[in-house]
Amino acid sequence: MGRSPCCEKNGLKKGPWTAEEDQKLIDYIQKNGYGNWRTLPKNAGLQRCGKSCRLRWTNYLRPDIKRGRFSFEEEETIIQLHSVLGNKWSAIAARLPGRTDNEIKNYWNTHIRKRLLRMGIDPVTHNPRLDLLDISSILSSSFYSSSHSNMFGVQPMVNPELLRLAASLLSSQRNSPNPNYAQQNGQENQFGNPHQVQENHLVQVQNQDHQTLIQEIPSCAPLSDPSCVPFSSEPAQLIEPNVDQLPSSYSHFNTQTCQLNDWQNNLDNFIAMENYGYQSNLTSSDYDFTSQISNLSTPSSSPAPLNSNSNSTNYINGSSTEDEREISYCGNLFKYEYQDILDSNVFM
DNA sequence: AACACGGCCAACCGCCTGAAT
DNA sequence: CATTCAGGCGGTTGGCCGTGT
Repeated sequence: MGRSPCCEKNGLKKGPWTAEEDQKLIDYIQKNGYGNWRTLPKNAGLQRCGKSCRLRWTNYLRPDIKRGRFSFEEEETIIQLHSVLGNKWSAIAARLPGRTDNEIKNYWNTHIRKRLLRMGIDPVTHNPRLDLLDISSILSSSFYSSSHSNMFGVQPMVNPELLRLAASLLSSQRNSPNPNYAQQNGQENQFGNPHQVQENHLVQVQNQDHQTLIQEIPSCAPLSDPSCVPFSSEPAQLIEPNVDQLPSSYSHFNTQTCQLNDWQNNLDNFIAMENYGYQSNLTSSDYDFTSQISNLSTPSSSPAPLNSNSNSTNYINGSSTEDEREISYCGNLFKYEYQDILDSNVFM
């Protein structure tokens, strides 16, 4: 009746693998392939249980594993996938070649989760933490502006559609496609088909205490409205666009400047811009470079006088990140360029 | 130098599902 | 059909290491 036990429970080694054990496992799999983990340890001369061997191989020894730091793109992909799939680490890993579910899970718990919390986002539901939100401040805030014409002074980083979208914030909680959120609220995903999830806006607001809050708001605008094209939180390959509703042309560059002392405060704004669908020249390293910015902020490194009519030649390019990305600044102003790529991003 | 503390991550634990018997 | 186990998965743990005091 039933199968025989895969291995003896006693006498098997546990704990960290030695280099010798690793080599035995590698040699055996290279020669015989993997599978049948039940008999593999014995055949390979390992005093390990098959399960331990499988984990060691899949999480560490596999030749196609990509080691090292997660790229910004990978990080964004993880966040987007998690917003749709929840803690389905294996499903997320399947869309990130070379990364294991264990590695992604660890990275989420040690990096991304904390970052989202700092941004005021609930890492489980991917919705703003309403306990931090003062929505009335959105409507009264001078932070809002519909124009980029004022090139100097602190610019609003909020999409002009924010006010209208913010009105739907409360309903967005009920309509969240996040399975975690639906589960928490005892609801089914109203979209049924997992490939047809609702698209969300991630927008950033400031409250009266100048606290930065990020909000996820479901799109309420038709795609035919070029001023409000939704940014998808779904991986691009899952989107099935309605070509007939594609905006014809909607791509341009914008330039953003801010006062030097507000750079750090505005960094989160830039992150929010990216989340909203803007492509920036920031990389993952930029999120941790406040100390480098501080160095640039010293008088010796910002010698140029402020010139409100400066063109690019009047700006000093500060190599402010480890990967040689440059951010322009002039006097006490930083210039930040971002490209609106909504037309190519939504239906990629 | 010594210690405490926290971050990180490899590995384990326990549960679930489907297949084998 | 019942039982048993392999494989897969997500959650958790424990030890290593870097940093601060």
